[in-house]
Amino acid sequence: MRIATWNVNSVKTRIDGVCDWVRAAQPDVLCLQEIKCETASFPTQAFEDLGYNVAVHGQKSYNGVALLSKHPISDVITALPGDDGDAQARYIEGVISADGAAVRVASIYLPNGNPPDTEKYTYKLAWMARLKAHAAALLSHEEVLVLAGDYNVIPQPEDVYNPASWTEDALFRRETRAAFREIIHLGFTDAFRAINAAPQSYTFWDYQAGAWQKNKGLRIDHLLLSPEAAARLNTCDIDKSPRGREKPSDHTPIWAELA
DNA sequence: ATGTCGATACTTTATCGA
Repeated sequence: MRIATWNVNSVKTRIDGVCDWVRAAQPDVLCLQEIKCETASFPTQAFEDLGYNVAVHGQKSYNGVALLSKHPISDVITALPGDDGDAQARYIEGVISADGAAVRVASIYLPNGNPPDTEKYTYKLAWMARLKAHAAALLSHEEVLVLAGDYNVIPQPEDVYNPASWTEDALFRRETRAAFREIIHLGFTDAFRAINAAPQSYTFWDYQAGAWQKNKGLRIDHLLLSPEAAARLNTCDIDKSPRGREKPSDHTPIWAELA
């Protein structure tokens, strides 16, 4: 089963490019982030026409996540537990059932958190603590589980073009990386790093300052695998091609193949 | 040093978020 994740930075603006990629890559599951539309205005039909089931958690203007799946989606939850007052659409989870096997998949849009001296960063760390608690609860089920998405976390210095210039950024601060490691250390495997040790393997390039042309990128989109999922991991790779096309998202898809 | 993009609204440019 091929599971991909892609922050598309507005699904409506990007619909043609996203559909092109889906047709070519044929993921079984695609986790979308930053759809930037309300649930009711999500282009469901376009993806159903490509053979996908759709589960969406949207909001106006910002954020928004979705699951696309060739196989049935059940047991959908659209909020990260732990704060009933959190109105930001950043989490959707469902169970994908294919050929008698089940995979629980979450599409995650973790808060950016910049600037770090504001409540935005406090919210990011609180969100990560909630994610850790929920991830621990999910791990106790001993299922094939994939937590995929835009984590807005640069795990290691080799995951950013110039780490020295990012030490105070919310994506790379000591506290951010420590919170990410706490989640990993519950028992998750970073799918990409289990397969590929190459530095400068990026999933995001800023629109500004020719970042794409200069390969000044970040690795911030991740697939975290439960032990049961990691045992089935065959492949994980970043598909850079969409980033070089017309009207691209600033992120590009990353995908993993599970046996 | 600078450079971008998308959504929104008391819109035709400014503001926010990234």
